[in-house]
Amino acid sequence: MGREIPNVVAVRPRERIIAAARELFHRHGIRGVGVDTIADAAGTNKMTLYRHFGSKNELILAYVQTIAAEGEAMWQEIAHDHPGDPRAQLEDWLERAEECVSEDGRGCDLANAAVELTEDDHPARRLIEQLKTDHRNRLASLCEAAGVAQSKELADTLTLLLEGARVSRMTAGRKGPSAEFMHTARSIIQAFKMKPKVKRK
Amino acid sequence: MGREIPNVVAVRPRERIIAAARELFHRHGIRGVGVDTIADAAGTNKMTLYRHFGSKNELILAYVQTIAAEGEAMWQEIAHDHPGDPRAQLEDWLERAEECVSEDGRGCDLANAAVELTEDDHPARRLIEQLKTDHRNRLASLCEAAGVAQSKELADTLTLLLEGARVSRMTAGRKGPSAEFMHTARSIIQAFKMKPKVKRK
DNA sequence: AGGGCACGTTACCGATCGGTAACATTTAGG
DNA sequence: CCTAAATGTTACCGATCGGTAACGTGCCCT
Repeated sequence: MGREIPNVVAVRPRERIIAAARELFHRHGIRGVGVDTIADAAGTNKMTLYRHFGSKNELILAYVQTIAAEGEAMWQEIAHDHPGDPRAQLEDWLERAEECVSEDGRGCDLANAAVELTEDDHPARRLIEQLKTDHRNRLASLCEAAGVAQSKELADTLTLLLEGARVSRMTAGRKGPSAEFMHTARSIIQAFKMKPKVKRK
Repeated sequence: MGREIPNVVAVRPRERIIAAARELFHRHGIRGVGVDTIADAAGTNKMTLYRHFGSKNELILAYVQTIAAEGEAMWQEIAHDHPGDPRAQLEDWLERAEECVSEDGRGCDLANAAVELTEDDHPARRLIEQLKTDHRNRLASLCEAAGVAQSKELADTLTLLLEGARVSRMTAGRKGPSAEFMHTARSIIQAFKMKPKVKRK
């Protein structure tokens, strides 16, 4: 009696550590959390942490990779939930974006990591750059598939709006400019759909 | 010969410390720089630093206040350089915004500070929120004076674009979505001027 | 000339940081 | 059941952190 549930769905320390790091890094920042705190929150100890991740930097990298995997999963879901319907996919993306903006006001974990990881040769920084570029390209592809002529321009505009809304939500609060994100984004998408072929200077 | 220039334009330690902190916080982040490093960079010592600022938090607050003062000076310059010409003032703001976006890719110091100061009762955080709100209101006033009907909406959109461009410049690089900031902002301003009175549902 | 006052110097404090060694304990698998 | 791998425990390391005490030194003002 009282025995631990066996190993069937055992969550290994590695995953608990990453989950704990995810939570703590998000709330207190990367440099604001020590490895001891992470190990404690993960229900394990520092030694085990260092057996899975050789250094804090490696853990940070794994943290960013985890976020990347979730982003990848998001795109898969979007494609799977609206097969062959890029306009519905774009709408889905928009709603998820709005959720990102209004959730907890701590901003984008990737952007925040870039703020804190000031050594520009940090491996996590390069990964972040690639992830942000990937997101941009995917969004542009989606816009193009949705029949927008200036798909790249629209994707960049939406990217700036989303990125700005998340940081503005953090700095200016819930009632700041980020409150207008959804409405603004929709208006701009509409504007791009209106003029499908305008030649730029 | 070789004597120090007397006291006429002497830069007191306090100002040198703030200047050093500004530089170092910007480059390496607030939590990435210790008070010893700041004192050294300011050509003084830790004891003098603590005689002027009771704690690192107070120095951080002074750092944010310095940024605030520069922002205030910027608005004064804009008004002074184009008296009674709000459209030229808006154009001036735009050019300065573009400069912010493309300068060094370390993003906005205020936003970065908000990322690192995770204690939500930190005095600097409240100041940052007020500064961002002030900027929003000033930009809205400018838009209104420039004859834009939906001045608040335009100001919020421009705010999101600028904030997003600065963070995107940091995460996605110079050739990322932030490269389109200027063009996008101009297009949107134009769009708002076109339809001066559209009633929203 | 002299007396404050701002500043510099040195040394120190406890706390916490990232990281490691040695050893005990649990768990999984044949 | 027995072995081997994974995990837990404790203690420790040097470095750095924010912050302070005590004491010297230089400078400006009256």
